[in-house]
Amino acid sequence: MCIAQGTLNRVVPRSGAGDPAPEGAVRRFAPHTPIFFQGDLRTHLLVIESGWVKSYVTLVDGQRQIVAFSNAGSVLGLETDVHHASSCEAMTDVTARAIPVSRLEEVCRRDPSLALNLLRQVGRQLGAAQALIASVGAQSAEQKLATFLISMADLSSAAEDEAFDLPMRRGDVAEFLGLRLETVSRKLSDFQRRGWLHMPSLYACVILRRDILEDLADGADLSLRKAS
Amino acid sequence: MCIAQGTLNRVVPRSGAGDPAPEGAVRRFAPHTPIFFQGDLRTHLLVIESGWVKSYVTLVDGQRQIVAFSNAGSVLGLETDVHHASSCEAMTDVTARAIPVSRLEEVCRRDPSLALNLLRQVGRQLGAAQALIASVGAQSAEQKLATFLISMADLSSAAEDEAFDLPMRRGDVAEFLGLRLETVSRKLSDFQRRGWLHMPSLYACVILRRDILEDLADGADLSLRKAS
DNA sequence: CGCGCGGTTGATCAACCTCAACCCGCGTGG
DNA sequence: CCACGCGGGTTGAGGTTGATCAACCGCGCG
Repeated sequence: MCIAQGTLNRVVPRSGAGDPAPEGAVRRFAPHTPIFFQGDLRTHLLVIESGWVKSYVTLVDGQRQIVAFSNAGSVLGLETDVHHASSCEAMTDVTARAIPVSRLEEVCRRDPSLALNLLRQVGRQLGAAQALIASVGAQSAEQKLATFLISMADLSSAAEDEAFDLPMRRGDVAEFLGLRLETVSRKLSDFQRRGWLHMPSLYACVILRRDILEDLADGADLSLRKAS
Repeated sequence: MCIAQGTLNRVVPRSGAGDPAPEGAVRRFAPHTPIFFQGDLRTHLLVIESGWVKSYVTLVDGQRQIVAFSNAGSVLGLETDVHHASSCEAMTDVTARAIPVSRLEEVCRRDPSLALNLLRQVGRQLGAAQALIASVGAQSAEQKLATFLISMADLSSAAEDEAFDLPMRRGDVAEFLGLRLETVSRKLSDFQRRGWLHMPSLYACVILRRDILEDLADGADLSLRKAS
Protein backbone atom coordinates (compact mmCIF):
# COMPACT_ATOMS: atom_id res chain seq x y z
CA MET A 1 0.00 0.00 0.00
CA CYS A 2 1.26 3.40 -0.90
CA ILE A 3 -0.90 5.43 1.31
CA ALA A 4 0.66 3.63 4.13
CA GLN A 5 -1.51 4.46 7.04
CA GLY A 6 -4.78 5.42 5.48
CA THR A 7 -6.37 8.79 5.17
CA LEU A 8 -8.23 8.70 8.44
CA ASN A 9 -7.31 9.49 11.99
CA ARG A 10 -7.07 6.40 14.06
CA VAL A 11 -7.21 5.30 17.63
CA VAL A 12 -3.82 5.25 19.24
CA PRO A 13 -3.51 2.01 21.17
CA ARG A 14 -3.53 2.58 24.87
CA SER A 15 0.05 2.65 26.06
CA GLY A 16 1.08 1.20 29.38
CA ALA A 17 1.10 4.72 30.73
CA GLY A 18 -2.69 4.70 30.67
CA ASP A 19 -5.22 7.10 29.27
CA PRO A 20 -3.64 9.74 27.03
CA ALA A 21 -5.67 12.48 28.66
CA PRO A 22 -6.65 11.76 32.20
CA GLU A 23 -6.91 15.52 32.65
CA GLY A 24 -9.83 17.67 31.79
CA ALA A 25 -13.58 17.72 31.99
CA VAL A 26 -15.67 15.44 29.81
CA ARG A 27 -17.90 17.13 27.27
CA ARG A 28 -20.69 15.64 25.21
CA PHE A 29 -22.00 16.59 21.79
CA ALA A 30 -25.09 15.40 19.97
CA PRO A 31 -24.93 14.45 16.27
CA HIS A 32 -24.67 17.40 13.87
CA THR A 33 -23.86 19.91 16.56
CA PRO A 34 -20.88 22.20 16.10
CA ILE A 35 -17.94 21.86 18.44
CA PHE A 36 -16.17 25.04 17.41
CA PHE A 37 -15.90 27.26 14.36
CA GLN A 38 -13.06 28.44 12.19
CA GLY A 39 -11.93 31.74 13.67
CA ASP A 40 -13.11 31.00 17.21
CA LEU A 41 -10.66 31.62 19.99
CA ARG A 42 -8.80 28.46 20.83
CA THR A 43 -9.53 28.03 24.51
CA HIS A 44 -9.34 24.25 24.82
CA LEU A 45 -7.78 21.19 23.31
CA LEU A 46 -10.25 18.34 22.90
CA VAL A 47 -9.26 14.71 23.08
CA ILE A 48 -11.99 12.58 21.56
CA GLU A 49 -13.06 9.62 23.65
CA SER A 50 -15.87 8.27 21.49
CA GLY A 51 -17.79 9.10 18.34
CA TRP A 52 -16.89 10.70 15.01
CA VAL A 53 -16.00 14.31 14.31
CA LYS A 54 -15.49 16.10 11.03
CA SER A 55 -13.13 19.07 10.72
CA TYR A 56 -13.56 21.34 7.75
CA VAL A 57 -12.35 24.55 6.23
CA THR A 58 -14.66 26.89 4.35
CA LEU A 59 -13.18 29.11 1.68
CA VAL A 60 -14.55 32.63 1.30
CA ASP A 61 -16.29 31.65 -1.92
CA GLY A 62 -18.31 29.10 0.04
CA GLN A 63 -16.43 26.00 -1.03
CA ARG A 64 -15.88 23.60 1.82
CA GLN A 65 -13.18 21.01 2.30
CA ILE A 66 -13.26 18.44 5.06
CA VAL A 67 -9.70 18.08 6.30
CA ALA A 68 -10.23 15.19 8.72
CA PHE A 69 -12.65 12.62 9.99
CA SER A 70 -11.53 11.87 13.53
CA ASN A 71 -12.54 9.35 16.13
CA ALA A 72 -11.39 8.20 19.55
CA GLY A 73 -7.86 9.28 20.40
CA SER A 74 -7.63 12.23 18.05
CA VAL A 75 -6.80 15.65 19.40
CA LEU A 76 -8.61 18.72 18.13
CA GLY A 77 -7.16 22.20 18.33
CA LEU A 78 -3.43 21.61 18.07
CA GLU A 79 -3.13 22.83 14.50
CA THR A 80 -3.17 26.51 15.26
CA ASP A 81 -2.19 29.21 17.73
CA VAL A 82 -4.87 31.56 18.93
CA HIS A 83 -7.75 31.08 16.48
CA HIS A 84 -9.08 27.80 15.18
CA ALA A 85 -8.15 27.28 11.54
CA SER A 86 -11.02 24.88 10.91
CA SER A 87 -14.52 24.18 12.13
CA CYS A 88 -15.43 20.96 13.90
CA GLU A 89 -18.76 19.22 14.08
CA ALA A 90 -19.94 16.05 15.77
CA MET A 91 -21.18 13.48 13.26
CA THR A 92 -22.38 11.01 15.87
CA ASP A 93 -22.75 11.22 19.63
CA VAL A 94 -19.37 12.38 20.84
CA THR A 95 -17.63 12.49 24.17
CA ALA A 96 -14.34 14.31 24.59
CA ARG A 97 -12.03 15.61 27.28
CA ALA A 98 -11.21 19.28 27.28
CA ILE A 99 -7.79 20.59 28.27
CA PRO A 100 -7.61 24.38 28.66
CA VAL A 101 -4.74 25.69 26.57
CA SER A 102 -3.87 28.05 29.38
CA ARG A 103 -2.94 25.04 31.47
CA LEU A 104 -1.38 22.98 28.70
CA GLU A 105 2.16 23.93 29.49
CA GLU A 106 1.79 23.39 33.21
CA VAL A 107 0.05 20.06 32.71
CA CYS A 108 2.68 18.83 30.27
CA ARG A 109 5.50 19.78 32.57
CA ARG A 110 3.90 17.94 35.44
CA ASP A 111 3.10 14.90 33.35
CA PRO A 112 5.60 14.38 30.54
CA SER A 113 3.92 11.19 29.40
CA LEU A 114 0.83 13.21 28.55
CA ALA A 115 2.99 15.43 26.38
CA LEU A 116 4.48 12.39 24.71
CA ASN A 117 1.06 10.94 24.07
CA LEU A 118 -0.15 14.18 22.57
CA LEU A 119 2.95 14.31 20.43
CA ARG A 120 2.47 10.81 19.16
CA GLN A 121 -1.18 11.41 18.49
CA VAL A 122 -0.71 14.66 16.61
CA GLY A 123 2.08 13.00 14.65
CA ARG A 124 -0.41 10.36 13.63
CA GLN A 125 -2.88 13.01 12.59
CA LEU A 126 -0.18 14.66 10.52
CA GLY A 127 0.43 11.34 8.82
CA ALA A 128 -3.26 10.96 8.09
CA ALA A 129 -3.37 14.50 6.71
CA GLN A 130 -0.45 13.76 4.41
CA ALA A 131 -2.12 10.58 3.22
CA LEU A 132 -5.22 12.62 2.46
CA ILE A 133 -3.16 15.16 0.53
CA ALA A 134 -1.79 12.35 -1.56
CA SER A 135 -5.23 10.93 -2.21
CA VAL A 136 -6.88 14.24 -3.01
CA GLY A 137 -3.98 15.53 -5.07
CA ALA A 138 -2.86 12.51 -7.05
CA GLN A 139 -5.75 10.09 -7.44
CA SER A 140 -8.72 9.85 -9.77
CA ALA A 141 -12.27 9.85 -8.45
CA GLU A 142 -12.48 6.05 -8.50
CA GLN A 143 -9.13 5.69 -6.79
CA LYS A 144 -10.11 8.15 -4.10
CA LEU A 145 -13.32 6.30 -3.37
CA ALA A 146 -11.60 2.91 -3.30
CA THR A 147 -8.92 4.23 -0.96
CA PHE A 148 -11.52 5.80 1.26
CA LEU A 149 -13.70 2.72 1.51
CA ILE A 150 -10.74 0.53 2.36
CA SER A 151 -9.64 2.97 5.04
CA MET A 152 -13.10 2.99 6.55
CA ALA A 153 -13.32 -0.78 6.46
CA ASP A 154 -9.91 -1.18 8.10
CA LEU A 155 -10.85 1.30 10.75
CA SER A 156 -14.05 -0.42 11.68
CA SER A 157 -14.08 -3.42 13.93
CA ALA A 158 -16.35 -5.30 11.55
CA ALA A 159 -15.00 -8.54 10.14
CA GLU A 160 -14.09 -8.95 6.49
CA ASP A 161 -17.26 -9.31 4.38
CA GLU A 162 -19.31 -7.77 7.16
CA ALA A 163 -21.07 -4.45 6.90
CA PHE A 164 -19.28 -1.45 8.36
CA ASP A 165 -20.54 1.98 9.24
CA LEU A 166 -20.27 4.98 6.96
CA PRO A 167 -21.25 7.65 9.46
CA MET A 168 -21.22 10.50 6.94
CA ARG A 169 -23.46 11.75 4.14
CA ARG A 170 -22.55 11.51 0.47
CA GLY A 171 -21.80 15.20 0.47
CA ASP A 172 -19.36 14.78 3.34
CA VAL A 173 -17.48 12.07 1.50
CA ALA A 174 -17.34 14.37 -1.50
CA GLU A 175 -16.02 17.29 0.49
CA PHE A 176 -13.46 15.01 2.07
CA LEU A 177 -12.15 13.66 -1.21
CA GLY A 178 -12.35 16.86 -3.20
CA LEU A 179 -15.21 15.69 -5.41
CA ARG A 180 -18.86 16.62 -6.00
CA LEU A 181 -21.52 14.59 -4.31
CA GLU A 182 -22.94 13.53 -7.68
CA THR A 183 -19.61 11.99 -8.55
CA VAL A 184 -19.49 10.09 -5.27
CA SER A 185 -23.02 8.85 -5.79
CA ARG A 186 -22.31 7.77 -9.35
CA LYS A 187 -19.12 5.93 -8.50
CA LEU A 188 -20.69 4.16 -5.55
CA SER A 189 -23.47 3.03 -7.86
CA ASP A 190 -20.87 1.87 -10.38
CA PHE A 191 -19.03 -0.15 -7.75
CA GLN A 192 -22.24 -1.85 -6.71
CA ARG A 193 -23.32 -2.45 -10.30
CA ARG A 194 -19.99 -4.12 -10.94
CA GLY A 195 -20.44 -6.28 -7.89
CA TRP A 196 -17.54 -4.98 -5.83
CA LEU A 197 -19.67 -3.47 -3.14
CA HIS A 198 -23.00 -3.85 -1.43
CA MET A 199 -24.74 -1.11 0.50
CA PRO A 200 -27.62 -2.51 2.54
CA SER A 201 -28.47 1.01 3.65
CA LEU A 202 -27.26 4.51 2.84
CA TYR A 203 -24.89 4.45 5.76
CA ALA A 204 -23.65 0.87 5.78
CA CYS A 205 -21.34 -0.88 3.38
CA VAL A 206 -19.97 -4.34 2.63
CA ILE A 207 -16.89 -4.79 0.50
CA LEU A 208 -17.37 -7.83 -1.73
CA ARG A 209 -14.16 -7.64 -3.76
CA ARG A 210 -11.51 -6.09 -1.60
CA ASP A 211 -8.81 -7.32 -3.97
CA ILE A 212 -10.23 -5.32 -6.84
CA LEU A 213 -10.71 -2.20 -4.77
CA GLU A 214 -7.13 -2.43 -3.58
CA ASP A 215 -5.84 -2.79 -7.13
CA LEU A 216 -7.93 0.19 -8.08
CA ALA A 217 -6.65 2.29 -5.18
CA ASP A 218 -3.13 1.35 -6.22
CA GLY A 219 -3.71 2.65 -9.69
CA ALA A 220 -4.54 -0.39 -11.76
CA ASP A 221 -6.62 0.42 -14.79
CA LEU A 222 -9.77 -1.63 -14.42
CA SER A 223 -11.77 0.02 -17.12
CA LEU A 224 -12.11 -3.28 -18.97
CA ARG A 225 -12.86 -5.40 -15.94
CA LYS A 226 -16.31 -6.94 -16.23
CA ALA A 227 -19.00 -7.15 -13.61
CA SER A 228 -18.91 -9.85 -10.94
CA MET B 1 -7.89 34.91 4.04
CA CYS B 2 -9.55 31.57 4.27
CA ILE B 3 -6.53 29.42 4.21
CA ALA B 4 -5.59 31.09 7.36
CA GLN B 5 -2.03 30.18 7.84
CA GLY B 6 -0.86 29.34 4.37
CA THR B 7 -0.02 26.01 2.90
CA LEU B 8 3.62 25.97 3.86
CA ASN B 9 5.50 25.04 6.97
CA ARG B 10 6.83 28.06 8.72
CA VAL B 11 9.50 29.04 11.15
CA VAL B 12 8.31 28.95 14.70
CA PRO B 13 9.58 32.07 16.40
CA ARG B 14 12.23 31.32 18.92
CA SER B 15 10.60 31.15 22.32
CA GLY B 16 12.27 32.46 25.42
CA ALA B 17 13.12 28.90 26.27
CA GLY B 18 15.72 28.96 23.53
CA ASP B 19 16.41 26.67 20.62
CA PRO B 20 13.66 24.10 20.11
CA ALA B 21 16.19 21.35 19.68
CA PRO B 22 19.41 21.96 21.48
CA GLU B 23 19.85 18.19 21.47
CA GLY B 24 21.25 16.13 18.69
CA ALA B 25 24.02 16.16 16.14
CA VAL B 26 23.97 18.55 13.23
CA ARG B 27 23.68 16.98 9.79
CA ARG B 28 24.18 18.62 6.41
CA PHE B 29 22.65 17.81 3.04
CA ALA B 30 23.52 19.12 -0.39
CA PRO B 31 20.79 20.23 -2.82
CA HIS B 32 18.85 17.37 -4.44
CA THR B 33 20.14 14.74 -2.06
CA PRO B 34 17.70 12.41 -0.35
CA ILE B 35 17.32 12.61 3.41
CA PHE B 36 15.30 9.45 3.82
CA PHE B 37 12.88 7.36 1.79
CA GLN B 38 9.34 6.21 2.26
CA GLY B 39 9.54 2.84 3.97
CA ASP B 40 12.90 3.45 5.63
CA LEU B 41 13.16 2.70 9.31
CA ARG B 42 12.54 5.79 11.35
CA THR B 43 15.66 6.09 13.43
CA HIS B 44 15.81 9.84 13.93
CA LEU B 45 13.71 12.94 14.10
CA LEU B 46 15.18 15.84 12.16
CA VAL B 47 14.69 19.46 13.12
CA ILE B 48 15.55 21.68 10.18
CA GLU B 49 17.84 24.58 10.99
CA SER B 50 18.28 26.05 7.53
CA GLY B 51 17.37 25.37 3.93
CA TRP B 52 14.35 23.88 2.18
CA VAL B 53 13.15 20.29 2.19
CA LYS B 54 10.42 18.62 0.19
CA SER B 55 8.50 15.64 1.54
CA TYR B 56 6.65 13.49 -0.93
CA VAL B 57 4.65 10.31 -1.26
CA THR B 58 4.89 8.10 -4.31
CA LEU B 59 1.91 5.95 -5.22
CA VAL B 60 2.55 2.49 -6.60
CA ASP B 61 1.48 3.62 -10.06
CA GLY B 62 4.35 6.11 -10.04
CA GLN B 63 2.31 9.22 -9.32
CA ARG B 64 4.00 11.50 -6.83
CA GLN B 65 2.50 14.02 -4.45
CA ILE B 66 4.57 16.48 -2.48
CA VAL B 67 2.97 16.75 0.94
CA ALA B 68 5.11 19.55 2.36
CA PHE B 69 7.76 22.11 1.61
CA SER B 70 9.51 22.70 4.92
CA ASN B 71 12.12 25.14 6.11
CA ALA B 72 13.77 26.13 9.38
CA GLY B 73 11.87 24.97 12.44
CA SER B 74 10.00 22.09 10.86
CA VAL B 75 10.32 18.61 12.28
CA LEU B 76 10.63 15.62 9.97
CA GLY B 77 9.70 12.13 11.02
CA LEU B 78 6.91 12.66 13.52
CA GLU B 79 4.14 11.59 11.18
CA THR B 80 4.61 7.87 11.55
CA ASP B 81 5.65 5.05 13.86
CA VAL B 82 8.33 2.71 12.70
CA HIS B 83 8.62 3.32 8.95
CA HIS B 84 8.68 6.67 7.22
CA ALA B 85 5.44 7.33 5.35
CA SER B 86 7.05 9.79 2.96
CA SER B 87 10.39 10.49 1.34
CA CYS B 88 12.35 13.66 2.05
CA GLU B 89 14.84 15.43 -0.14
CA ALA B 90 16.93 18.55 0.33
CA MET B 91 16.05 21.24 -2.21
CA THR B 92 18.79 23.62 -1.15
CA ASP B 93 21.72 23.26 1.21
CA VAL B 94 20.19 22.01 4.42
CA THR B 95 21.36 21.75 8.00
CA ALA B 96 19.33 19.86 10.57
CA ARG B 97 19.62 18.43 14.05
CA ALA B 98 18.98 14.74 14.49
CA ILE B 99 17.26 13.34 17.58
CA PRO B 100 17.35 9.55 17.83
CA VAL B 101 13.83 8.28 18.38
CA SER B 102 15.18 5.80 20.87
CA ARG B 103 16.05 8.70 23.11
CA LEU B 104 13.02 10.85 22.37
CA GLU B 105 11.08 9.83 25.43
CA GLU B 106 14.00 10.21 27.77
CA VAL B 107 14.93 13.58 26.32
CA CYS B 108 11.38 14.87 26.53
CA ARG B 109 11.02 13.77 30.11
CA ARG B 110 14.21 15.52 31.05
CA ASP B 111 13.35 18.67 29.13
CA PRO B 112 9.59 19.27 28.97
CA SER B 113 10.03 22.53 27.10
CA LEU B 114 11.54 20.58 24.22
CA ALA B 115 8.45 18.41 24.17
CA LEU B 116 6.26 21.49 24.17
CA ASN B 117 8.23 23.02 21.34
CA LEU B 118 7.95 19.86 19.30
CA LEU B 119 4.25 19.76 20.02
CA ARG B 120 3.74 23.33 18.92
CA GLN B 121 5.81 22.80 15.82
CA VAL B 122 4.10 19.62 14.71
CA GLY B 123 0.77 21.31 15.39
CA ARG B 124 1.82 24.04 13.00
CA GLN B 125 2.76 21.47 10.42
CA LEU B 126 -0.63 19.85 10.83
CA GLY B 127 -2.21 23.22 10.20
CA ALA B 128 -0.14 23.69 7.07
CA ALA B 129 -1.11 20.21 5.89
CA GLN B 130 -4.78 20.98 6.39
CA ALA B 131 -4.41 24.23 4.50
CA LEU B 132 -2.82 22.27 1.68
CA ILE B 133 -5.67 19.78 1.71
CA ALA B 134 -8.09 22.65 1.33
CA SER B 135 -6.12 24.15 -1.53
CA VAL B 136 -5.59 20.90 -3.39
CA GLY B 137 -9.10 19.65 -2.81
CA ALA B 138 -11.26 22.71 -3.27
CA GLN B 139 -9.48 25.20 -5.52
CA SER B 140 -9.08 25.57 -9.27
CA ALA B 141 -5.65 25.58 -10.89
CA GLU B 142 -5.46 29.38 -10.92
CA GLN B 143 -6.58 29.61 -7.33
CA LYS B 144 -4.01 27.06 -6.25
CA LEU B 145 -1.22 28.92 -7.96
CA ALA B 146 -2.30 32.27 -6.55
CA THR B 147 -2.53 30.83 -3.04
CA PHE B 148 0.85 29.22 -3.41
CA LEU B 149 2.61 32.33 -4.69
CA ILE B 150 1.18 34.44 -1.89
CA SER B 151 2.28 31.87 0.68
CA MET B 152 5.79 31.84 -0.73
CA ALA B 153 5.94 35.61 -0.82
CA ASP B 154 4.75 35.90 2.78
CA LEU B 155 7.26 33.34 3.87
CA SER B 156 10.20 35.06 2.29
CA SER B 157 11.88 37.96 3.94
CA ALA B 158 11.78 39.96 0.72
CA ALA B 159 9.88 43.23 0.83
CA GLU B 160 6.65 43.78 -1.04
CA ASP B 161 7.36 44.28 -4.76
CA GLU B 162 10.75 42.67 -4.35
CA ALA B 163 11.74 39.39 -5.93
CA PHE B 164 11.49 36.31 -3.74
CA ASP B 165 12.94 32.88 -4.17
CA LEU B 166 11.06 29.95 -5.68
CA PRO B 167 13.49 27.20 -4.73
CA MET B 168 11.62 24.47 -6.58
CA ARG B 169 11.16 23.37 -10.18
CA ARG B 170 7.88 23.73 -12.07
CA GLY B 171 7.30 20.04 -11.68
CA ASP B 172 7.65 20.32 -7.91
CA VAL B 173 5.08 23.06 -7.76
CA ALA B 174 2.80 20.88 -9.85
CA GLU B 175 3.26 17.85 -7.61
CA PHE B 176 2.63 20.03 -4.58
CA LEU B 177 -0.60 21.50 -5.90
CA GLY B 178 -1.94 18.38 -7.53
CA LEU B 179 -1.52 19.66 -11.10
CA ARG B 180 0.61 18.80 -14.14
CA LEU B 181 3.71 20.82 -14.81
CA GLU B 182 2.31 22.01 -18.13
CA THR B 183 -0.61 23.53 -16.29
CA VAL B 184 1.68 25.32 -13.85
CA SER B 185 3.78 26.65 -16.69
CA ARG B 186 0.73 27.84 -18.61
CA LYS B 187 -0.85 29.59 -15.65
CA LEU B 188 2.39 31.29 -14.67
CA SER B 189 2.69 32.54 -18.23
CA ASP B 190 -0.90 33.75 -18.07
CA PHE B 191 -0.27 35.63 -14.84
CA GLN B 192 2.75 37.35 -16.36
CA ARG B 193 0.95 38.09 -19.60
CA ARG B 194 -1.83 39.74 -17.61
CA GLY B 195 0.70 41.74 -15.64
CA TRP B 196 0.04 40.26 -12.20
CA LEU B 197 3.52 38.79 -11.96
CA HIS B 198 7.07 39.15 -13.14
CA MET B 199 9.64 36.39 -13.14
CA PRO B 200 13.14 37.74 -13.73
CA SER B 201 14.48 34.19 -13.70
CA LEU B 202 13.00 30.72 -13.55
CA TYR B 203 13.41 30.60 -9.80
CA ALA B 204 12.63 34.16 -8.76
CA CYS B 205 9.34 35.96 -8.70
CA VAL B 206 7.90 39.44 -8.13
CA ILE B 207 4.24 39.91 -7.38
CA LEU B 208 3.03 43.03 -9.16
CA ARG B 209 -0.66 42.89 -8.27
CA ARG B 210 -1.00 41.21 -4.92
CA ASP B 211 -4.55 42.51 -4.59
CA ILE B 212 -5.66 40.64 -7.67
CA LEU B 213 -3.87 37.45 -6.73
CA GLU B 214 -5.54 37.57 -3.32
CA ASP B 215 -8.97 38.05 -4.87
CA LEU B 216 -8.23 35.14 -7.14
CA ALA B 217 -7.09 32.92 -4.29
CA ASP B 218 -10.27 33.84 -2.45
CA GLY B 219 -12.37 32.67 -5.34
CA ALA B 220 -13.22 35.81 -7.26
CA ASP B 221 -13.95 35.13 -10.91
CA LEU B 222 -11.45 37.21 -12.83
CA SER B 223 -12.02 35.65 -16.19
CA LEU B 224 -13.08 38.97 -17.63
CA ARG B 225 -10.39 41.04 -15.99
CA LYS B 226 -8.17 42.61 -18.63
CA ALA B 227 -4.40 42.75 -18.72
CA SER B 228 -2.47 45.40 -16.76
C1' DC C 1 28.41 19.62 -32.23
C1' DG C 2 25.08 16.95 -30.12
C1' DC C 3 22.66 15.76 -26.28
C1' DG C 4 19.86 16.11 -22.16
C1' DC C 5 17.32 18.73 -18.96
C1' DG C 6 13.97 22.02 -17.79
C1' DG C 7 10.59 24.80 -19.53
C1' DT C 8 6.98 26.63 -22.87
C1' DT C 9 3.32 26.18 -26.11
C1' DG C 10 -0.26 24.00 -29.02
C1' DA C 11 -4.07 20.63 -30.23
C1' DT C 12 -6.95 17.26 -28.68
C1' DC C 13 -9.55 14.63 -25.35
C1' DA C 14 -11.79 12.85 -21.34
C1' DA C 15 -12.76 13.13 -16.44
C1' DC C 16 -15.29 15.53 -13.71
C1' DC C 17 -18.38 19.44 -12.88
C1' DT C 18 -22.81 21.79 -13.58
C1' DC C 19 -27.48 22.08 -13.91
C1' DA C 20 -31.63 19.92 -13.81
C1' DA C 21 -35.09 16.43 -13.24
C1' DC C 22 -36.61 13.00 -10.47
C1' DC C 23 -37.13 9.46 -6.56
C1' DC C 24 -37.93 8.10 -1.90
C1' DG C 25 -38.92 8.41 3.06
C1' DC C 26 -40.43 11.21 6.58
C1' DG C 27 -42.62 14.67 9.35
C1' DT C 28 -46.16 18.18 9.53
C1' DG C 29 -50.39 20.19 9.17
C1' DG C 30 -54.79 20.80 6.95
C1' DC D 1 -55.81 10.34 6.09
C1' DC D 2 -53.65 12.50 2.60
C1' DA D 3 -51.17 16.43 0.59
C1' DC D 4 -47.25 18.77 0.86
C1' DG D 5 -42.58 20.12 1.45
C1' DC D 6 -38.07 18.98 2.54
C1' DG D 7 -33.67 16.63 2.96
C1' DG D 8 -30.84 13.35 1.03
C1' DG D 9 -29.84 10.62 -2.84
C1' DT D 10 -29.69 9.10 -7.80
C1' DT D 11 -29.52 9.77 -12.67
C1' DG D 12 -29.03 12.15 -17.16
C1' DA D 13 -27.25 15.61 -20.73
C1' DG D 14 -23.99 18.76 -21.85
C1' DG D 15 -20.03 21.84 -20.91
C1' DT D 16 -15.26 23.13 -19.03
C1' DT D 17 -11.09 22.46 -16.91
C1' DG D 18 -7.09 20.49 -16.81
C1' DA D 19 -4.66 16.13 -18.53
C1' DT D 20 -2.33 14.10 -22.40
C1' DC D 21 0.71 13.88 -26.17
C1' DA D 22 3.85 16.09 -28.88
C1' DA D 23 6.72 19.64 -30.84
C1' DC D 24 9.90 23.01 -29.85
C1' DC D 25 13.14 26.37 -27.34
C1' DG D 26 17.37 27.69 -24.67
C1' DC D 27 21.06 26.46 -22.19
C1' DG D 28 24.98 24.03 -20.19
C1' DC D 29 28.17 20.57 -20.89
C1' DG D 30 30.78 16.64 -22.43
